[in-house]
Amino acid sequence: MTGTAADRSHSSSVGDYVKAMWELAGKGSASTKEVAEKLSVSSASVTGMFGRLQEMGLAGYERYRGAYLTDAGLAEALRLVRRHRLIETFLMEHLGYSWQDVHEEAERLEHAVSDEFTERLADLLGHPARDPHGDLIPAADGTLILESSKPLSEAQAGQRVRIVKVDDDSATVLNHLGERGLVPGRTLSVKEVRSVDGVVTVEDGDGKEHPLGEKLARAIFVENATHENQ
Amino acid sequence: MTGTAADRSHSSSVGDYVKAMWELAGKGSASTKEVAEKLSVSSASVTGMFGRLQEMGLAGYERYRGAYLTDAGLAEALRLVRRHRLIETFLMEHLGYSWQDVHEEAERLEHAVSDEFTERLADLLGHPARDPHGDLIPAADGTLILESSKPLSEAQAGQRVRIVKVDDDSATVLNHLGERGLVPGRTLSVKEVRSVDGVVTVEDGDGKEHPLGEKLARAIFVENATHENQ
DNA sequence: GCAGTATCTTAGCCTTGCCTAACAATATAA
DNA sequence: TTATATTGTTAGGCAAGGCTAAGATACTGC
Repeated sequence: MTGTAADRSHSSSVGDYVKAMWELAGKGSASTKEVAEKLSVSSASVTGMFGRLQEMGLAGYERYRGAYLTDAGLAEALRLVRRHRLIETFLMEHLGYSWQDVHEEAERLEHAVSDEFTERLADLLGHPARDPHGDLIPAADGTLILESSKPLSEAQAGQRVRIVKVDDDSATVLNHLGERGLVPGRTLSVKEVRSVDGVVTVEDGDGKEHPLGEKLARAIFVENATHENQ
Repeated sequence: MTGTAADRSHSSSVGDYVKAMWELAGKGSASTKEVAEKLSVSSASVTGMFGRLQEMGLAGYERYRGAYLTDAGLAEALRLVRRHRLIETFLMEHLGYSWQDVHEEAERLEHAVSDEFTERLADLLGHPARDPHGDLIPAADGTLILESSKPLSEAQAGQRVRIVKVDDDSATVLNHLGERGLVPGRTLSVKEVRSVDGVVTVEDGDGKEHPLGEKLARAIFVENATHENQ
């Protein structure tokens, strides 16, 4: 691999690792095991890569103590996240991909596209603030505004909320929610938040009620729907 | 690399080689050196890959004698060419890439996209027959319609054409053309097509002009040579 | 504070691709 | 037809990334 430019100087593996670290811990430190599970590789491989990331200046690492992203690593991660989310948006809006299928394709593409491609795509899409899952898209300069939403599991009965994002990679979960119209942008009334088992019951705009188990309630992120600031 | 599906079971290197072989020789055989130059790798690397391609059933190979694509290899090459040309079309038509910048980006992307992506892209683009360079886009089933060649007598002044075949049995004619380098593969500029007597004047790559009578002009079959390849 | 479990690291090996250097075969030209 | 060039192949390495197995460290519960 030749490393075409400053543009794409890291291998796709390196990118996978920094992105995984960011998704797991942001600027905090990520453990070997967490990263290994997220990427479906062995712990030994992660240890090896942590060392390499440190040499490259993308991460700090101390044996038996996990690794954290440096500023350079963080920038690299956000660059990939931006690509990923813009690509997902494109796949859904222009190629008719479904909500669930988008992730895998974007995962491969994000390692192949250049910064130029990314920015032209952003133009084409009209510089969206969020991807189809409701996740914020980092800016081209590597900044990411803070998320003001909270998981549905922390909502109060009686609130009106709007789904902002769905934070889960599993196709099953996305499917289930997609079929019921529980997608970003939808406004809901919280009917009940049951502390005994964590089930949250919401009512959608059509008057239909959906009881959601704790797992789902924690995957759905909402914000107050008092005023609509999309 | 896990090899997600039957979809993308070969590595991107393997793809590069079969595509290079196809571009160099179609179904014919390609030499180690040609491929090495085309891909900017050492001859030793090509020898190694030729062996591997054979094991994979994508190519036939005999030491010191070059390699040729099997049907499977040809199909793989055409699949990549289809991807490449569709992606180039997309880059120019939707992302505003310029003619020159399109190739490099497509070269990387063609290894990252799935068949599903490719076909959805074809839909989006309206199933174009040719890419922006004028190259024919192979069909999804791996077939490539033959470039329709026509006699030089039917060319237009100003066209750049490539000789495809010379359709005449007479040794005199073949000799005459051969001596002047007017053989299959040669690229020409059509300077004048004179309707009064059917004389066609062409200029070869060395700037030399050749006036050809109607008889010769009808024996030489050409195709459009819109640009580089072959 | 120590045993037992959970997590991490090291060691050693594999595959893919690439490289250079040295040797072998083929082609060309005198 | 033999000498020389050109082309191809083998041998031996390297780096990235991955794996398993075995040993080291850290954490937890008593």
